[in-house]
Amino acid sequence: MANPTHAQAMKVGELAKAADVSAETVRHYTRLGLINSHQDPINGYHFYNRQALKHLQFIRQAQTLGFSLNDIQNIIDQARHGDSPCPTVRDLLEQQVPKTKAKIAALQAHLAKIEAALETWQAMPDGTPNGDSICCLIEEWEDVSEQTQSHTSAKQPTSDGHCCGKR
Amino acid sequence: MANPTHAQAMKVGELAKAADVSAETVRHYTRLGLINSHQDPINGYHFYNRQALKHLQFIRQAQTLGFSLNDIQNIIDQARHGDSPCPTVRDLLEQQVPKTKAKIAALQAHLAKIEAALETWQAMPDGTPNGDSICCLIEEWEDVSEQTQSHTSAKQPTSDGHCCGKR
DNA sequence: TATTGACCTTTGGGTTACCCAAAGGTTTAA
DNA sequence: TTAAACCTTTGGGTAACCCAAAGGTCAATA
Repeated sequence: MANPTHAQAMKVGELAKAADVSAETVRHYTRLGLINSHQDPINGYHFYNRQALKHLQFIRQAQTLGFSLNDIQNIIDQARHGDSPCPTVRDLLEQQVPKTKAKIAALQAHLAKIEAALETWQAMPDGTPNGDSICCLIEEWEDVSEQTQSHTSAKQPTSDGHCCGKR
Repeated sequence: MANPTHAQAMKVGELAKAADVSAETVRHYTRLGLINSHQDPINGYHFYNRQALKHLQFIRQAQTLGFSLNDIQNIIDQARHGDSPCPTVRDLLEQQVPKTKAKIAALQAHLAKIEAALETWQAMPDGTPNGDSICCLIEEWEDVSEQTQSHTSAKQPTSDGHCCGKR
């Protein structure tokens, strides 16, 4: 066997299990330099210590807060230079607020559209596609996204009324 | 010049402009077989007709409803076989509802976490990273996601109170 | 007519955060 | 000893495009 001098040396699989991520994920982070490993010169195995586990957990936590690996990279680099990454963290978090709100608003508008559509179409017979029209459900949609309104509406299908209905 | 026999033959750029998408997007859809083009055998130029424009608009509409290009591919294929894609469209839309709701809930929980964190940390001094800790802001986070609660809370930073604060 | 600029083509690489398969070496327990 | 369970690297795939390069084509102008 090789010589992992440190008591808490873990192999990829062990570290992965300890942090509840896949071994591939650990390798990915290692490749990106987000976590450090000591590589055995004989068999090429990577060994990770307790600090690596901490870093890995840090990464996962940061991800749940919406940080990208790139963000996290910057944060870790700052910490490695001995600087406090906290101001950066705070900045990035603040930037998340409007972004997240916008995403929520977009999804809510989206959901309203979908629900309105399903309701409108519920009682209508199916249409047969011709060369031009694939599904009037979609084609005759009125797109009102990008507006922060609580209600959006779908156009009624064509008055000859042949479109997506119950099966 | 080549011979686009059809009156409404458009080149990529023209089609792209007509549908307000990039020429690259048009090429992408063409490669995927989502829209048809007639290719001039002499100069290799692609030409699109009015139907292609309709399809392109259809695709964009469908995308705003949350359909993937794969979904759209299936819908278009059904229509090409002369079948009504409407039941499929309705099914897919119905599947979107719970998914979208889940996304919204997740983002709302996320936002609550962020806002709670920013509030908690506002008055605290920055911490300096040591070997283990990068930023206690993140490390000492209590992850309560996946719970559909309206309020989530962040752990207080360590009692010796050195962490991310105002700049 | 020659040239210029705006257009077109294909190929191939980049984005994000991984997952997966292949081909092969290592370790460990029976 | 042998087989299972691990490890390695390389390279390709995901979604929906964007971008650059290298080169051909077209339309208008000088």
